[in-house]
Amino acid sequence: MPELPEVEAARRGISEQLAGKNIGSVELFLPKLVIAPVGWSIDMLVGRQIDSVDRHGKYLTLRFGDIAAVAHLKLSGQAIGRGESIAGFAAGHPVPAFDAPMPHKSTHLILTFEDGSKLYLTDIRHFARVQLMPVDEVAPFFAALKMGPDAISPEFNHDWFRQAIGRRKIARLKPLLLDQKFMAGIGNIYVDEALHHARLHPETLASSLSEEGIERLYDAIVAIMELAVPIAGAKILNGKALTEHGEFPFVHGREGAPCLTCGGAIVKTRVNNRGTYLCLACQPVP
DNA sequence: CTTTCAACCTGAACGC
DNA sequence: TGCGTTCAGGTTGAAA
Repeated sequence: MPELPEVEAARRGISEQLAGKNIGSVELFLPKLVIAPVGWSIDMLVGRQIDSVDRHGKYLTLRFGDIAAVAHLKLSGQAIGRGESIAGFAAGHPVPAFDAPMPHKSTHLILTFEDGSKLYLTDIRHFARVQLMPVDEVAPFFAALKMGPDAISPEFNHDWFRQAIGRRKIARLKPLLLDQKFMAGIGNIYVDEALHHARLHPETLASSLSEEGIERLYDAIVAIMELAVPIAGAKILNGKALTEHGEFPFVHGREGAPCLTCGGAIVKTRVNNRGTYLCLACQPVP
């Protein structure tokens, strides 16, 4: 899915366009999407409104009075808002197309607001989940996840990064950055982008980084997030980067294309069992 | 503790 | 055209 920039786009869309509207009806087409305490149902949201939408890493937390819904879009979830009275938004996995007629067969949840606007949750692979809980269980829920600082939060700063990278024993940079317990929000696209920007090979041992290397990596993560968040993230369709905003993404999904830094060919490998794109000239094997 | 790997699912691309 | 294989922006839990 949906990594931090895409989930943040969903958060903004819901917060700016749908929060504060009363929910008139709820339709759930994939029961396992919703995890709820015994005796609870997604229908309990009818008559309530979205009071707030928060994000930590790739998790979204919607509060409806004393009920919270914690959502994770996993690999292929998508949030779409439409309505006569709102601008509309689309965020998350780009399949089905953001402008596809709704609902379609991957539409699993629809919240219809009293003014007629709708929030659709779609997921072609059925991995996404929405977990209902009392609001006072939200904090313990996240505490149990032990997630590291969110990549665009104040807690993710240079001092923290320098110290944390020395503490963690996960050896290689790519698995480390993908570990949400280390830091939250980075996924397979943005880790490749950040490592390319920092000119570091994904299998570089974290313990081998110089002060300067740590700084370069931190700055790269910040730079990539600052680039991706305002444009609501990247689109990779069937393994190919769709560059709707300049040349971003620069390496992920661009196998065989010239590196925009040095002109060398971008190669695809596997690291940690994940498809990994890099430029071997800019990011030499350690 | 780290690392690997299967599992959870569907759909699209590719090769023959 | 049809069929088998492979891969996909994540997380979890088991096993090495």
